[in-house]
Amino acid sequence: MVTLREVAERAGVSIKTVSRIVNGETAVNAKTRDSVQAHLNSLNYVPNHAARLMRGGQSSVYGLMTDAVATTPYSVDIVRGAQAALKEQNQTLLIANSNGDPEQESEFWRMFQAQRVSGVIYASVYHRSQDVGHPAFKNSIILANCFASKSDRPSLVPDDEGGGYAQAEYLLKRGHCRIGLLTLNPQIEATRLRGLGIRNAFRDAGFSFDESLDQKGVVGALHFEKKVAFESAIKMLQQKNRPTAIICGNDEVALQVYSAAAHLDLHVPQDLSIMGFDDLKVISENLRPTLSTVALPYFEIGRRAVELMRESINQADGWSPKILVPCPLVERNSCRSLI
Amino acid sequence: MVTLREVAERAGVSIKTVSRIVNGETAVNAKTRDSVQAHLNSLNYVPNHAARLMRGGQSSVYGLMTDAVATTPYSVDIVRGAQAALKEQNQTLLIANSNGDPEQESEFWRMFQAQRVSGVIYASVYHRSQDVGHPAFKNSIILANCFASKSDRPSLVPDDEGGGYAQAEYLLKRGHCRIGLLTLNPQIEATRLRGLGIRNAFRDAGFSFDESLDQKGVVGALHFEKKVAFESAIKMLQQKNRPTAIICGNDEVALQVYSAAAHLDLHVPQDLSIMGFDDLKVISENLRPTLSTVALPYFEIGRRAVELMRESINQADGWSPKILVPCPLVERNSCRSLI
DNA sequence: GCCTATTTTGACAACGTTGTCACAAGAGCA
DNA sequence: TGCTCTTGTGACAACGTTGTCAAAATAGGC
Repeated sequence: MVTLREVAERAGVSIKTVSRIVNGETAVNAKTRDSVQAHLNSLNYVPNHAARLMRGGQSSVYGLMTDAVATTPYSVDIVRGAQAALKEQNQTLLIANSNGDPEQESEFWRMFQAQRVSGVIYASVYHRSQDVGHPAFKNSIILANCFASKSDRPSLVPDDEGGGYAQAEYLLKRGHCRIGLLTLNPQIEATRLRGLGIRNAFRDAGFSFDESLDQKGVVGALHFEKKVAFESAIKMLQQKNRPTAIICGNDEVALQVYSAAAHLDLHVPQDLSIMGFDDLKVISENLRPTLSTVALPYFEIGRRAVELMRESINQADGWSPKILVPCPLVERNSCRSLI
Repeated sequence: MVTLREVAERAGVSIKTVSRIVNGETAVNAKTRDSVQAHLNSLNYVPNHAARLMRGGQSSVYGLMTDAVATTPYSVDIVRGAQAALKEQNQTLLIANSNGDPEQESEFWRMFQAQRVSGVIYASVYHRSQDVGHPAFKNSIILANCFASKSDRPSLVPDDEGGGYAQAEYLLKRGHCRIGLLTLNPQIEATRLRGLGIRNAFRDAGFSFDESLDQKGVVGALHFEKKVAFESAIKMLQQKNRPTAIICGNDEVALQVYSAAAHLDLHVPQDLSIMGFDDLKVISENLRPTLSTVALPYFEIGRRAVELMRESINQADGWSPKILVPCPLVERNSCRSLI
């Protein structure tokens, strides 16, 4: 690898002068600059980041620690958003996947320390209370898609309650009032919040929600769930007074509901309207009719996590906003209007 | 951050002695070792990777350059596989997403140089001929999921021909002989290879393939494709002599075929068998009936890319195996036996 | 031409680490 | 006791960079 010294020798100037030019400092004679720049180009000099870092600079590398997010189709967008924001300033992301294993996680914290990353985004699949962090990064962690009960670091979470509200409001406005629910794991905070939003929408519209239509889309403990949305949907749709629409905990559940409808020779949306959550495009854009759903703003969360990180690194403790990022409804073709 | 010097001062020994202990060198008195180790632990010393790197060591960071792979649900498994292999030796992955933009790509090569990464995995969404690389990493690139026409670096690609063969063989063995095809973009190498495999399976089984059943699942140029699998499937299934099974270019296409079947009140698998490709689990495991498909071995490709990289870094030129990674068939419930 | 002010340049140290080499302490032997 | 041979330890340099400070070169004013 070419070093400043080599360039300096070729150009017949001192190392420091070359350094000045590389860093765009002003106090350099124009003639010197041009000559040195030519040598820099011809030798294809690239600064050694390790040396800069050692000299005391800030590392241009950030860490992304996650239990599974980075490798889940749901949420690669967090990575994409973060990378988009970092790229502008030529910074990079070191991605660590703990798979939820605490031992691995602490190994990765060590790795981040060894690399002297400037900050860490901690992203979790579930929007759940999470006790998280590492003393060495006390003031440079941002939580994405999760929040911590004890820590007081800033966090970014999807507005699940608003998303749930939007799901129900959309259907209610189109004349549906008998609406089924197929929910996710009740241990997930998101499940509670969306349910709340849905019920608020019913209340605001002047309808009452039939609690017997609140059914499980999955059963079992977190990380060991069994999907039962197909069976639940079949049961729900075989009732004499079946719902005209089903709100799903996510797009995977919605996919199972499509399958259940097909099984019963019901057509979407003529016989049944379906509303998803997540906007997992491989599902929502490929289903026919395409799936109306509420998007998880993961890209936005990733992007803003980086911004927040830049702002808040080395901020004093005691400052911990929990920022709700809105979940926009994406209208497609799976919901019919009854009016 | 704690440095060797600080530890040395507290322990009352020289920096070098502490260094020896950190690196597990043998020529240290047991008593000294214990005392120093205690200080290391209490101060929570973590080696500064930048300093080690500068001193001349190998970087423990590898690069993953990709056009879109790392952020596509299809292929996050490449990342997972690579990380799994790297983790064993406490190495990390710097992930760069060029989105196919050559300018960005060259920026990222620069970034990799600046970080002095030890090697680069270049992964591409499409298994296509690809002219790729960077002079600075001439001898430390591995191609994953793509191969280069001019370069002579090792590459890992899925065995698409074998996968296509497996798709057709499975159905033929179950008595299907009138089988439809909904293919991906013909510009993709994988499309050609799978088609070849499928036709070989027909030949080996003593059947002839009806070329009129080879239809497009997508139309339009690479990266600007329009999905037409639903419409193609409808047309195909409305023929008087409709196929008993459809082989799909990927699981997204399969999803559209399920939708087409539902639209026509055909039931899977009683009226129609469907075979996917990719094993995109959000689709294949959530459809009902679950989707029989051929898995893309992305995790394995990622894992082996790292292994290959370790072996082949600084290998002389002129050595460029193109390794086929098998695509195993995953049997689920979307195909019925006619015999 | 001389003096001062400004611009341009370079010598040197430091960042945290490890390789080289040499010195110190202790063991073994005559 | 004096000698060599281990074993354990530390001083120093070097890696590539940039901040500090001073020196050198140039310009400006008389």
